[in-house]
Amino acid sequence: MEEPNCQLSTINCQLNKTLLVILGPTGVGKTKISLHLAEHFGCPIVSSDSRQFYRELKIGTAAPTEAQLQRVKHYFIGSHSIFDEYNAGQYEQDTIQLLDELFKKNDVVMLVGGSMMYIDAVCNGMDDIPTVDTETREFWQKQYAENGLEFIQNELKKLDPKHYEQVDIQNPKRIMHALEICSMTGKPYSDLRTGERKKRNFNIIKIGLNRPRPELYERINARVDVMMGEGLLKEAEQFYEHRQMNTLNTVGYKELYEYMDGNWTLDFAINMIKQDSRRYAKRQLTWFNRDKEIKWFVPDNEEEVLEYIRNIISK
RNA sequence: GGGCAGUUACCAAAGUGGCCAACUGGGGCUGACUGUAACUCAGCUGUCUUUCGACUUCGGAGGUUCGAAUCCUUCACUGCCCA
Repeated sequence: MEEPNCQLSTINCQLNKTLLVILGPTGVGKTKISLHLAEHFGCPIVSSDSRQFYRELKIGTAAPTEAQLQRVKHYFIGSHSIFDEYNAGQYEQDTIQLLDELFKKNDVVMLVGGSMMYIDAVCNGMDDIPTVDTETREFWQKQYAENGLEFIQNELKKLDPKHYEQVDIQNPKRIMHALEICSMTGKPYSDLRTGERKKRNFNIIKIGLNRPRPELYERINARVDVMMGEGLLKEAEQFYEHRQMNTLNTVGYKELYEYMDGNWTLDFAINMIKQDSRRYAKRQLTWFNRDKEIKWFVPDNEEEVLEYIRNIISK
């Protein structure tokens, strides 16, 4: 009755393999519990944190420390430079390939992080859409900057009326991306969007971590102060001249650049980091709440989490 | 003690007789989001109601008026200035 997850290739069938996804909002305490779980299962950790990829952004992304990295084998922590081009599509490919390797030796592999779309990319896959080249990106950016939102809305209406009906028409980034794909492929973006969910050849257990909102916010606020104490300002300063780069359009950095540019006081910038982190946490929760496969826990109840996982795996 | 200014929703701040449940900003809440995603975007934010609508608000009390956040009296508190 159960449809095998891996009908494409029986050789690669890995039904006894499990990807343990640990997700939750920033600052909830994913790192701590995941290290314990990884040690318990003797499995490696694959990060799904789209900013901990960058080796230059250690403090501000609360990346695992050297000591923590010693304890458990991690992948995708500091694996890239902020000067690299990277995106969720590439991450999907890289991670699936990596998981294939890891599952040869491990029955359980953990995916830990809070980057919603990146987690989705691994669990459900993404459509086959080309990576946008620089010229195309700049072209549409220029169109938007010079002619405004209404103009690109109309362009989309012409090039992809179907998508025009579907996208958030107020959101310039979404419109521009659709236009980029239209002009790169010569086809409507909506033609490439299948909405299909890929079947993976491993089981997926999704563990969501959350706390009462006030507690979560307190932890976030406190962590920002810790980061400042650890030298976040200095870390950000090093890349001041590259502050326009997308990879530095990141909570914890962009606010400090406002300070360095003389627009904000340092205290104000620090408060904004806290606030932007809180907002990010909320957005993460909104996204995760849609996913009914997630089983939620309070991170302090490690035993409960462990028991839940054991129960599923032993079946 | 005297003079002046002020007290509006979680905060800041408009409104100075009817168009006011009250501009706006912040915060908060809710949501959208398949490649720049820690991005970007949207809605709500006095109470009750799904909507229509009903009800209670603009420091307290009293008054003027058909009608008050807006005018008057008084009390309380805050700020600045003079003592």
